[in-house]
Amino acid sequence: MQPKLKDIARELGVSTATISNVLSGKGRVSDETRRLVSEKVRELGYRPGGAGRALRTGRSGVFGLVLPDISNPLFPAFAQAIETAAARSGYGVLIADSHGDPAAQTDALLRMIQRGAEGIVIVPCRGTQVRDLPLPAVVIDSASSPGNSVCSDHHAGGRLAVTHLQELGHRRLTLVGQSRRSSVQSDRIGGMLAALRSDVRADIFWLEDGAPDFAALVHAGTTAIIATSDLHALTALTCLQGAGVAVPEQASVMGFDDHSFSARISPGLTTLAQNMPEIAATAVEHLAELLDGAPRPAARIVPMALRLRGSTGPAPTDPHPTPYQEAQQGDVTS
Amino acid sequence: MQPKLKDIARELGVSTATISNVLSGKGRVSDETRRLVSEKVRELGYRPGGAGRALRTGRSGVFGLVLPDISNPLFPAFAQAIETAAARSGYGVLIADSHGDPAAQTDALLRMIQRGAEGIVIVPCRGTQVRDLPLPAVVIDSASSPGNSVCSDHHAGGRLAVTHLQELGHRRLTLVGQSRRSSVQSDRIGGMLAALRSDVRADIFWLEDGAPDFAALVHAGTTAIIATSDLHALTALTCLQGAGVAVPEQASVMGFDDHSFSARISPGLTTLAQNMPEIAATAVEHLAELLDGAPRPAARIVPMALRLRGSTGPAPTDPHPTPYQEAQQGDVTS
DNA sequence: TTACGGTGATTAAACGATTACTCAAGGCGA
DNA sequence: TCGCCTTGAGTAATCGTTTAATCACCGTAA
Repeated sequence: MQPKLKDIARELGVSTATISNVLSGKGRVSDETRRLVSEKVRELGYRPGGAGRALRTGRSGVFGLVLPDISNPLFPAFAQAIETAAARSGYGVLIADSHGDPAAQTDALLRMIQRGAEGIVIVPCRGTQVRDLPLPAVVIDSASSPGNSVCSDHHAGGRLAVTHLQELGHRRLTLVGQSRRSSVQSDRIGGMLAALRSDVRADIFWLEDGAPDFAALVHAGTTAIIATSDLHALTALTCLQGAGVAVPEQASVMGFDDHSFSARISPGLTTLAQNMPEIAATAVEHLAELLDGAPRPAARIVPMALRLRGSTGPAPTDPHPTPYQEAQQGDVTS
Repeated sequence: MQPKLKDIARELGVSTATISNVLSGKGRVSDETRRLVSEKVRELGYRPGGAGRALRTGRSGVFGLVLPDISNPLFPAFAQAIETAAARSGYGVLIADSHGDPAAQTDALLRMIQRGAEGIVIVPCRGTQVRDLPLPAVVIDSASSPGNSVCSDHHAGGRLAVTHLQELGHRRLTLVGQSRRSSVQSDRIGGMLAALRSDVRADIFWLEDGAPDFAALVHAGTTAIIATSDLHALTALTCLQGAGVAVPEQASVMGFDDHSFSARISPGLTTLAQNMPEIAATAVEHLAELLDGAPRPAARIVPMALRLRGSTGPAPTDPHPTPYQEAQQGDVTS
């Protein structure tokens, strides 16, 4: 069994209050006693038990991490970053999965409160707003969603993506999103459109409406595909490769988030990475401030970084433009 | 602020003991009082606070989940399954990442103990053995590693993979692993070799020794590649596609673990999936038993399931065997 | 000699829930 | 009528830690 304050006190013939004082640096204790106590604490490997402390101080040293879908492939990096940042600040992390269900999300929050979580870091379900929480909370969503505390600059990421392709000479882009309701994806697409030069055309596809035939799109004139997620970029990439379309020679492909596989495929996937350590550190930092009674810190927007890999390259100099393509291009530039 | 036992007691003019008795169903309480209390509890939305309960009963209702690498792409499904199973049993889950470092693993364990975790589910660092833990623990590793409590039948998974390809007519396989030190990967490779028919040849590559040129392997006669992870299978698949090798027409590719992307690529990746919900449920169940003082339950081996997708198909009937290939095949069948 | 201030450490209360023990009241049989 | 058992509920201790309040002691100045 773990040693208690009482055990140390008994062995040293002092009171538990003195031990506590030494450990916390408060109160008045002689140097000699301080030394003796420290030594004994080390010797027995004493660590204050969380239950007693939490009960007395109301601080459990734990916060909750509520996610809409742990199985999202982006989550590992995120959870790891949060856990690391939390551990650095001396906090433990309690996880919960809301399965994208607002009711489950609420339930998870209640359970965390019951477990004594001091605060929570929450990535809200798509479409739900988090507010009036009975607990200090840090919300990680997108810059455009109200209540957001920290997030990547998805809009700038979108701009970076389009700019990158435009500089490579691409003039016909296909943008692929999953769901219109996702504010993150909307921000990214919005950024892409904002960076679009007037002589560049972009078509948008939402996968919730059905999957496009990527090879056909390329044959119809698209030279680059940007997906709002590496997962969908990967789908596009493998579809193209399977159909005999060379990447990046005939078409470039880009994604978002730099998933674990993105660097491991051939060609490597050019993507816009979120700075997870930075976001997590900021989230934990903000939470710590809130717990110390500070006012809600201003929302923080963390830049995204372009990870240049092999899936993007110069736009092909089409040797045989079809009449169809010419007509389309005429539409745009007119 | 959340209501306390005292608040309810005061409002009803009874003692806190009675409330507690009603909530726990113990002790003697009249039906009338029971009704009144239940009603008030619902009305105020009272939930017993974890700190006080943990202190008194020694049970926090929380256990730890210690992983060697949260960012492993297999983790999301696993964490989700554990969290779901735990929530079903009324437990919370505290996570920690050992970053593959045995020292950090030990440290994480100490922190969990300090936080009051009742037990832990641990996926040990590669090469480390977990034992003599000061806490009830469930170890998820591989069947061949001592101390293991639950795991997938990696060996049978390997056998299934090879059998599948053999039935499709493949006679030259390439097996790809990452690290010899991983007992999971060793088990899988071991299973593959065990299922090998005498007229089938298999070459093993370990990626820790360097990455092979998959296209060259196919040109040299290999008709199927089995990787011990979907991540490496994906690398192989995209390399082949990029080099103009048609999958599965010219070569089949298989992986393990059914990662999130495996169903989203083209062709879909045939893979052997772990039954994460089952493993997680068993782990949590075993842990619950241990916490109830039961003796350590027998280790449980959960079957793996073949997920048939487009990346595997009949072995190509090579119309133009090169002399080199004939020589190689001669070697094998002789 | 007395009063006082500083030092070092103890005492005891508090946090919230659980639970063994006690207690009062009423019913019932002897 | 007395004693005993049952019922329903309250009392108080306990878990481990923190912390405000208190106390004993000693040196020093009045």
